[in-house]
Amino acid sequence: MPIGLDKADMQKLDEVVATRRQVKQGELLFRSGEEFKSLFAIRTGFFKTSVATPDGLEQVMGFQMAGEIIGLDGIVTDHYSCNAVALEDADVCVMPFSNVEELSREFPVLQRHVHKVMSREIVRENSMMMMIGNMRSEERLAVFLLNLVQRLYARGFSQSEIILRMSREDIASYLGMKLETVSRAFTKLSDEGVIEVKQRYVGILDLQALKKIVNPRACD
Amino acid sequence: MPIGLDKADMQKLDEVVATRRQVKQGELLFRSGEEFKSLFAIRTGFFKTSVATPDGLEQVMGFQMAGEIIGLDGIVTDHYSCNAVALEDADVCVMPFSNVEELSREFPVLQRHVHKVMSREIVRENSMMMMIGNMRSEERLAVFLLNLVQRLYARGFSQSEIILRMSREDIASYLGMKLETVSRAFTKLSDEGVIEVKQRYVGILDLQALKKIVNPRACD
DNA sequence: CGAGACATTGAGTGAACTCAAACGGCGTGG
DNA sequence: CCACGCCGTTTGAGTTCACTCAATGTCTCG
Repeated sequence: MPIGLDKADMQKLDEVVATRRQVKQGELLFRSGEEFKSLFAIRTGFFKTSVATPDGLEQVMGFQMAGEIIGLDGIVTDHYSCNAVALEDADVCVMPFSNVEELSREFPVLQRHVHKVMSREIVRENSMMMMIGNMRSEERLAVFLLNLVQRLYARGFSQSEIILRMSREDIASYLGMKLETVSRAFTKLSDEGVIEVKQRYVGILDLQALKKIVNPRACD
Repeated sequence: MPIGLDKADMQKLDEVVATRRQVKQGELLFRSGEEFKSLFAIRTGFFKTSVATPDGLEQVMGFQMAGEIIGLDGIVTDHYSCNAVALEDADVCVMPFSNVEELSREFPVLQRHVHKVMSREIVRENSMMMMIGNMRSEERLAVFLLNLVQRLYARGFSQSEIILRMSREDIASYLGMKLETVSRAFTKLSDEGVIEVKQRYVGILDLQALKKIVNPRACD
């Protein structure tokens, strides 16, 4: 969280995140339509957010891990617009939004932080739209894996190994494709020697090659 | 903008939006990478926001009209992440973000408003992702037209007629398809008697039918 | 009136979809 | 401890929708 505050201030901020909540795997943190009261900061665990499509299917909006904030979608209508389900046992900080707003007024650094978190989500979704609109199935999967491994790496996990917490169907929904297509894309990347797949384990064998799939020229 | 403030307060708020800026058709309001200083509230005119894809193409992120706010994407990195170009002569309020934040601290109602605007953008993009991921070309076009006509109607324009300010290519990019496919989708809807198309003029002939295309069951 | 940009239409291809079957791990109960 | 059944995943075959490439049509503006 934001830094550069003295001890007394820090204590005040701690009050915002005083409450904790445990969510067991498979349980909902909040559901679509439920009244919005709080944002949640994930301490541990892994979440999936999704909405029901008009025709009764599920559309996955995102996957969230430790350090990320969920519930931002609820602000605009005072009701959450999506479901948040724990894909593994999780522990979250409950941050009543009224507290967040109140303290934001008092601490510009917190205010700025909140704004950045929301802006980041907007930009993230921008790039998702770009990806789904323009990329082919393997490219999407490559982007997905790169993003995941990068976020995990930033949290101290391996740079080259992933244990997926979500099903192929979840991935498919998230990436705008069908589960069979996801499976085929995994197989293809595996056949090419870029990754190694065994069920939900994914090993990155050739990071450069994976990046090259996403952006053929300028493979930084 | 937010209401429920006395006269003196209103004056203070007016200071935020004191500066105006004219943008001629085809001109950029801001460009990707440029330093972020302000949000912009559109007074009149019509904008398109877009980013360049790695392979040099343009991905349209959205279309904005009077009363809407652009520039939110710039907060997170202090640099705009997209280009904003005027599709018709426009007039915007320049709102220096530092002023917005400062006054947000003073006026909770403004603070709440800012948060809602950002949250709305997040939810909007959620539904865009859902649409691009799940719908077929005609459905996407139907959603696009319904959304556009609804926003225009809310601003006092016709409920059944649209003059498109963007090209087929822009629409295609926005909806995650190719311009030829957009054209064919227009033709198809036209052949079905649902809409009437003459270049950039679109007349809605059968609103119910259009809604039904988006959501076959429960055509409210 | 002509040039250029934008839009439509056509034909053929290809990527992702649907439907269907086989496979594999994992947990449960015999 | 092994057999069974279930669920998630993989693989296969055939189809469809949107894409590419190309030509034609139409509007706008100098």
